[in-house]
Amino acid sequence: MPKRVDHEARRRAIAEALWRIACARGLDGASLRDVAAEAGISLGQLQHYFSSKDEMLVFALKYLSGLAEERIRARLMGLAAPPSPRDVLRETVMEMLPLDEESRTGNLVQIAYFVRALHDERLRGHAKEGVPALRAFYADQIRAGIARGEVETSRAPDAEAMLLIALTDGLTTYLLLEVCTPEEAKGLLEDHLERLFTR
Amino acid sequence: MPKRVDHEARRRAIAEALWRIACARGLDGASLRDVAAEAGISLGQLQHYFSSKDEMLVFALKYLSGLAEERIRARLMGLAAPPSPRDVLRETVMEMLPLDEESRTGNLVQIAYFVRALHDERLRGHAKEGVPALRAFYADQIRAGIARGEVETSRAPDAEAMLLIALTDGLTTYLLLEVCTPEEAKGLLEDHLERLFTR
DNA sequence: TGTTTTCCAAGTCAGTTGTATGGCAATAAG
DNA sequence: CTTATTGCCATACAACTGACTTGGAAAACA
Repeated sequence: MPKRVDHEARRRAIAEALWRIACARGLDGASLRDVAAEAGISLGQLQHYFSSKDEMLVFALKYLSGLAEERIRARLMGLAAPPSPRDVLRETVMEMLPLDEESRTGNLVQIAYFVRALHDERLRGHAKEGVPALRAFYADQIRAGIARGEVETSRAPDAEAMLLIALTDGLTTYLLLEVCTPEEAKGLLEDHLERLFTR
Repeated sequence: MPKRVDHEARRRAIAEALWRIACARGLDGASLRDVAAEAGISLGQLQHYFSSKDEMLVFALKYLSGLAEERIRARLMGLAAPPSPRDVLRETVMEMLPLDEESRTGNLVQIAYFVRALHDERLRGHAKEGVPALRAFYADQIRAGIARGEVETSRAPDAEAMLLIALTDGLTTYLLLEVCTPEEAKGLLEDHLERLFTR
């Protein structure tokens, strides 16, 4: 055998090149040749690591959501030992917003995938698989808030969780469109949580 | 001259064919030939009415948002003579959600345009031009609610308007992905307005 | 009846797309 | 040393794209 190559590392590098292209020109504007050029490799080499474009797209999506999840996990680790549900929710939500360049790229790519998923049966599964888990996570935090007497018992955890997800998503949209400012978005979410946690 | 043709009607028919294609396969999957075939005309005929693909895309977008605006206006006309701000907000928001097939198509196409606008300087202008107006409209309704003593004075009209827009948008996303049901979305918005209008 | 303007069909063109192929270089195993 | 395997590349290919050109049919006006 020739020199041994770290296949996964190569695939990740290619996926990151795909993100950059998708971020600048959209997913449909990312041809295999473009991605290869962005990654600094030849088309043949790219095809050596991904036997089809679809395989590359799916890999890049799972890699992306994995990274996002990891970022959130790391941020939550930075909180005080037993973090309050409110802090957990705030930090999670803030991490999902496109407030820095890396997160902006991630969100742009995520949205590109979302739109493709609307017309692509296979991608749809991958695209929405994380939502129920996130919703359950939020609902658990709200339930904990109720148990601690920080949230009114009249609030339905599952409904409030969906509300929070939708709100984050909508604000993400308008942040990307530059219709609203980062400070504004943060303030709106902060106020929303403030009202949820009556303390 | 030959048979006189209603140019605008032809252009609208072509735009509607474009919507159907974009709804099923995405905007990038809509080639001129596909659109022509869907409209039941030849490629040459289509090019007679739109000198470039870009012109067709822009026309179809403005036609779409015009129709949506008209639908909302018509729905508001059906309310009692002096409608309460709360009713105005509820009916407007409900009309924007993808709850019937027509609205679902409209929202799918709208999102396809939105994503393209993220990477297309020219389209961006068209895509976000309606947001400030909608926001101002919502804010006015909330201000009216405050004046009538139906909304607490502690609520900031402009912030609440942005919140409502973002929430509607997020729920639209998850409705289209079939992560949440129409009943659930309606309930969430209803409850949100219920909390805003303390009466 | 001719003329002119509008409408539209078919074909062509250069460019791009995803995929497939043949072959070369490097290296570990025999 | 031989050989098989892996990494990689250049090229080719068929399909498709948007734009353009040509020419002719149809109908209103002279």
